[in-house]
Amino acid sequence: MGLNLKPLVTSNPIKISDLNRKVVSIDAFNVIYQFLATIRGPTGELLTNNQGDPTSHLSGLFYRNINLMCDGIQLIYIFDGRPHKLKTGEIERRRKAKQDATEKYNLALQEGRIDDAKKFSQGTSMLTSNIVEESKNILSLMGIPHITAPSEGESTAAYLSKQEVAYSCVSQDYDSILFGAKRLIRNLTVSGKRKIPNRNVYIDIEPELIEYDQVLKSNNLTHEQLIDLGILIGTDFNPDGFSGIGPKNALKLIQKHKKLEDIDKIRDELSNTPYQEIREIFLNPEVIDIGDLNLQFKDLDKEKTIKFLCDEKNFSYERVNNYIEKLDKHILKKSQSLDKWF
DNA sequence: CACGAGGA
DNA sequence: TCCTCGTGG
Repeated sequence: MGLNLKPLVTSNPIKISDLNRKVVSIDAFNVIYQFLATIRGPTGELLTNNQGDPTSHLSGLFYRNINLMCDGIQLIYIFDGRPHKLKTGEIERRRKAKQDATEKYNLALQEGRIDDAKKFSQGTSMLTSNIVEESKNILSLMGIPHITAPSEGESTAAYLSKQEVAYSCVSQDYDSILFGAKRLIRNLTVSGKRKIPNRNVYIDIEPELIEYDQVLKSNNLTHEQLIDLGILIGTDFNPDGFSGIGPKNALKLIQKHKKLEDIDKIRDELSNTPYQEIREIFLNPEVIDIGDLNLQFKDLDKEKTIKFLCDEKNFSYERVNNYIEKLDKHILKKSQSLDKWF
C-alpha cells in the first residue's frame, strides 16, 4: 500500500465550505480506483451500460464533481504518466493482489456467498485505458481541466500546490507530502460516507487537511529527514520498507540519527535499497512545466454530457438533467451574490 | 460512492 | 427534516 504517515500527521478537520473559491488538484487514479472499488451492484459487479462497458467511474465522477462544484470548489484532475522504473515492484505486487482478489471473488460468486463476493470484488478493479480515456472525456465535458503528469501524478499535484497554482492536493495517500505539497486534503466527499475495508459497513468521515509545515514542525524534521523516514516505513519505490520498523519507530530513528546512513542497525538492508535514487524522486521529481499549463475552468456542456452519459452509457436522463440543473442554479446564485458587491 | 423514495 | 435502505448502469 502507500506510505503510512497517518500516525505522524495531525489532521485538521475542514468543512467543504472552507474550500469555496479554492483550486484543488485531485489525484485522478486515486479517486477513480475508489469509485471502481465501491460503486458496485448487489453481487459486487460494476455498473455497466447495455453494452457491458463499466460505468462506475463515470457515475462517481459526475455526481461528486457536481456536488463539489456546487460548493464553489475549482477542480483540476491529475492523471499518472509513466511510472518510475523503481515502481515496477509495487506495480507487480498490486497485480498479484488483484489476481488473488479476483480468484476469491469468482469462488465466492460460484458458491453463492454474496457478502464475500461483494467484499472481494473491491480489490479486483482494473484501470483500463478505456476507463482512463472516458474519465478524461467526462471531465472535459464538465469543463474541468485535467493534466497528464510526465511521471507520478502525486508529484505534479504536489508541485501545483507548492507553486500555489492549487491550494491543496486531494488524495487518500500521503505521498504528496513527501513530494513537498503544501497541503493535502483527505476524505473529500460531500456525503461523508466511506466504506470500512473488508466490511460491508459505512461510517461518517469528514474531510481533513494535512499541512506540510505542520508535519515537519510537529515531528521536528526537515524535508530530507521526512523522506528518509518515508523510506524506512516503505514507499511505492521500496514497498517493503525495513523489517520491524513502523511509523513510530522510524520517527525515533530519524530524530536520533538524522539520516539513513547513520542508523547502524539497518546497514545491511540499506545496502540493498536504492535509497539515494528514491530520495531524488521525492526531492527533484519530474513534473510539468507550469508555463505549458493551460488550465481553463469552463462551463459544463449540457448537451454533450447528456449525450455521452444518457445515450451512450444509459444513465437516467432525469437524474443527469436534474443534477446539471442543480449546478446551473448554484452558478446563477453565485454570480448574483457577486453582483451585490459591485 | 451517491441518489432518492419512503418512513419516522 | 433526518435517516434507512434499495438501486443506480
